[in-house]
Amino acid sequence: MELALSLGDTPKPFSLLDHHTNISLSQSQQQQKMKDLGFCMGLGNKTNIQDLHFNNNMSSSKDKTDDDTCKKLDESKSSSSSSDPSPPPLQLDLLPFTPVLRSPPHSTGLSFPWLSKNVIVEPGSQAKQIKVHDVKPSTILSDQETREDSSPNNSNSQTSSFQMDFASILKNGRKRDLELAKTSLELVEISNCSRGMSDEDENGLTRKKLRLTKEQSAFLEDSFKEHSTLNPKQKQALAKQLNLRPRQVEVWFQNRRARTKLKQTEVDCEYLKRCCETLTEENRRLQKELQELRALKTTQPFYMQMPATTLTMCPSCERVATTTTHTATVSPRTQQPANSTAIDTSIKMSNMSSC
DNA sequence: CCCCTGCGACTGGTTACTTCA
DNA sequence: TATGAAGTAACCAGTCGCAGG
Repeated sequence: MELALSLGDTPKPFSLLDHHTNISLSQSQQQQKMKDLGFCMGLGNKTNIQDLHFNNNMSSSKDKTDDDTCKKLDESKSSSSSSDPSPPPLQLDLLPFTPVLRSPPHSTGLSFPWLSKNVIVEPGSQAKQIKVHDVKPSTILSDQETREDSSPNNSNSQTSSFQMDFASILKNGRKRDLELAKTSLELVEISNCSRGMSDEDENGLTRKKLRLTKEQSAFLEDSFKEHSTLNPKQKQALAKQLNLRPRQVEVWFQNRRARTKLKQTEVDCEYLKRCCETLTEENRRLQKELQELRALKTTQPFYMQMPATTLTMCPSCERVATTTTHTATVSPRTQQPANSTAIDTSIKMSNMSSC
């Protein structure tokens, strides 16, 4: 037993709900005027739901996951028998045709747990009039998460995902969201067999802190060592293998990258700190040496008459030739060398073809 | 009981890419 | 066909808050 979803301005967009056969939304149907957006849910068995096929032309490279889902649905469709003698499914025309969705328990319409508090559809209202309020941030999943939470392990988040999709669809009326909501709806009724259900209690109000098991963490660590980033397929595979939601895998890798970067930053900082200490020590030594030289200058005033030493380096062989000249320059006013150093030592880069 | 740390999860911003008018 | 707006996904930096030591 699963759910089907349709958007459109016709009261019965699901032909299969009348004939148990084919739910095929043509492209023209998808491109209906969204301002008159309606929302229709079909409740039927899986065979019927798998007949639900959406022509999605928005096939960007990043939509492979969704495309895969569509493929799986198509495969299931082809493998399933069209002559399934299942009981007729139930169709719910929610908006704006039949305002059956009401949160108060005493209302005449049907109520859904995921909409009981946050989304109220008022009778006769248009889709735009749906009120979304008191939504805890933790219960609102991003579009991305909605997409990725379409794993079989995510029945709890699927509720939130559907909640988000529902509001999003009604707000934006996008074809993509149509398909996303379809996927979410399809997965809502899958049994809660994973730890993902422990994220929230039965009231759906609190989110328990999830701790990955050692095995999961180790597996993720190994995967991270192989590649620090994941493509959608890898993410899906990892999530399936670890019985986690793809969003959890993605978050884990994001946090892991952040921690790796932080650790690397700490290492770099430590290295730079040591370099700084070394340079400080070197600077201190050179300063001390300079002071000694200056002291030597004051105690030995005739030092400037010492011959200057000229170092000449051969650019080819880098040999340094030392020549002693008597070209030490002394300032006539200060009786000090023109430069601040006591010994005029220069390295001349010259052509020394003779060496 | 309080504090600290680790970490899962979320939010807002940025960027690259795709689609469409 | 070129182009800009809009949408989307992925990523990152920062932060929150829970759980365990």
